[in-house]
Amino acid sequence: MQQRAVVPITVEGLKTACSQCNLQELCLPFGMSDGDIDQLDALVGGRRKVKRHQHLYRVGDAFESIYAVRTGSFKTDVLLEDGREQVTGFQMSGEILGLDGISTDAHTCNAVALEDSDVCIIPFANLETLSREVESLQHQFHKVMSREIVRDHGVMMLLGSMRAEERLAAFLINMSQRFTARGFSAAEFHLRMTREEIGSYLGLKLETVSRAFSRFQENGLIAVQQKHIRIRDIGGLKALLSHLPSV
Amino acid sequence: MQQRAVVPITVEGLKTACSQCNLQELCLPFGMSDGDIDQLDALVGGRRKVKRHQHLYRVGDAFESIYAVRTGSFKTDVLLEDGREQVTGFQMSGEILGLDGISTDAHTCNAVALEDSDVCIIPFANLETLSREVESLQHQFHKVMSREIVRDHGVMMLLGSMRAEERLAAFLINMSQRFTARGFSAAEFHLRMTREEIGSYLGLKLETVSRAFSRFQENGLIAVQQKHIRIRDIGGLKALLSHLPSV
DNA sequence: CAAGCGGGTTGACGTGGATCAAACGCCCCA
DNA sequence: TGGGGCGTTTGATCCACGTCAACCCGCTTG
Repeated sequence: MQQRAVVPITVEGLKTACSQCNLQELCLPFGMSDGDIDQLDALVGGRRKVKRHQHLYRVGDAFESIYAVRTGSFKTDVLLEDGREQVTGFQMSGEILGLDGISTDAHTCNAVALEDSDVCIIPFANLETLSREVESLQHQFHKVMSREIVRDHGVMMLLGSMRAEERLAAFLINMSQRFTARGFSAAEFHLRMTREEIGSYLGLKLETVSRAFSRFQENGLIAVQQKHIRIRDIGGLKALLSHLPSV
Repeated sequence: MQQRAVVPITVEGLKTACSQCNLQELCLPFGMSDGDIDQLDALVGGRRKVKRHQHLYRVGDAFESIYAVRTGSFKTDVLLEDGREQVTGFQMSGEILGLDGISTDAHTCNAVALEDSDVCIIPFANLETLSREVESLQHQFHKVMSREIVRDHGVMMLLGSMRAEERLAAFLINMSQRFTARGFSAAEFHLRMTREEIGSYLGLKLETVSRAFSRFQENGLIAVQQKHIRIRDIGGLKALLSHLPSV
């Protein structure tokens, strides 16, 4: 951890404002002109802090807003009646949560903070109203939803067609890319989720995840120490995907 | 096959028109007022026939339109470079295809007709323009996308957390519900896809699918004859889901 | 009418990942 | 500073599903 310069906190500084936000490039405003982005400032209904392990929303909650992660990270999951959990995604800063609620006006999954986090609240009625006026916002929002669908297809590919080590390699590459996009190291990062949560996401048991990590370490692909990951051979990981066991 | 009455074919009769379409309740216009639906007639850019095994679109094709299935059915899939296929969905009449393309302006999966089919072409630029004017259309479209995301979560649950027989039971129940919604029998229907395609969708090998069908038949849950399915005990199938092997 | 073929079923066997179990290490808190 | 608990690692064993292979059936084609 690094000491950071003390910055005076002012009301201005705390104001919710897409136009001032350094996550623009990762978030809903991505690709919009400065002028259009200024209009978004009116869109955000406020912020909300969510402590580690607290829910942002639960299955069945009335749907009113979507959320943009400002700091921290979340998981979304679905529960089967007998208690089995399926993690459907992990969300980092700039990513949008809550799209599942639009279809039935109620949330269909749970969103839980993996660490102390905070989010921008975007009342959905506002978003629809404004996106009828601001074409670029409309288009961006459609892209965000479509991207989620494409991501889900990738997960289906993972779950339906890959073996354990391929799944974990794909997961690590994906995490690395997302950390990179946020200005963090591509090679060294700290996972916020447990082995069990990774396993649930990847359709594996936690022991299998742990063993795959160990195997990667033995093969010099990564260095693991609990949640801390250092990627030593990204090419090797990618090779695991573009197929074939050891060719 | 049944002889059908000869109906005179006129230009009127062939005209694309949501307001005249009997799929309204299942398709994009669902929930919209008659007045609003009339405006959709301008939206549809035409129709397209797709023969069995032909592609409606392929990975990489430029994205310009989404499609509503009028007759027939489709599968969508994603291919891994080593040839592994993951079927990401099966689409029936009234369902929307092509939403994956919005995110990158190019399609990210393949859509293939399972039988001779035809679709309405909905140019996406038109849809965005019109949905800036017609609030109910905008909202419906958002619901359609969200529903797709929720469906995908269900598939993740299937693939990540269920065993083979649970997956197939969920698949059969889902098909039954969708046939029912279309006015067909809930208990007796004809599958358009092969065992291999079902297996790919469910993350199983075709032999496993075949064996699970046979097991269901032995247990009096269904009667199978190739692609023809008759459900004899829908409660029994549902019981397989709400859990626990034989309790 | 025969031959070929794609799709489906069934059996025998192999294996990747699940399950069960034990021990370890980090971290929180008294 | 020491104890307790959660998360993780690792080993031994099991089993659900994959793999390989034979065969069947209904359709198409010459």
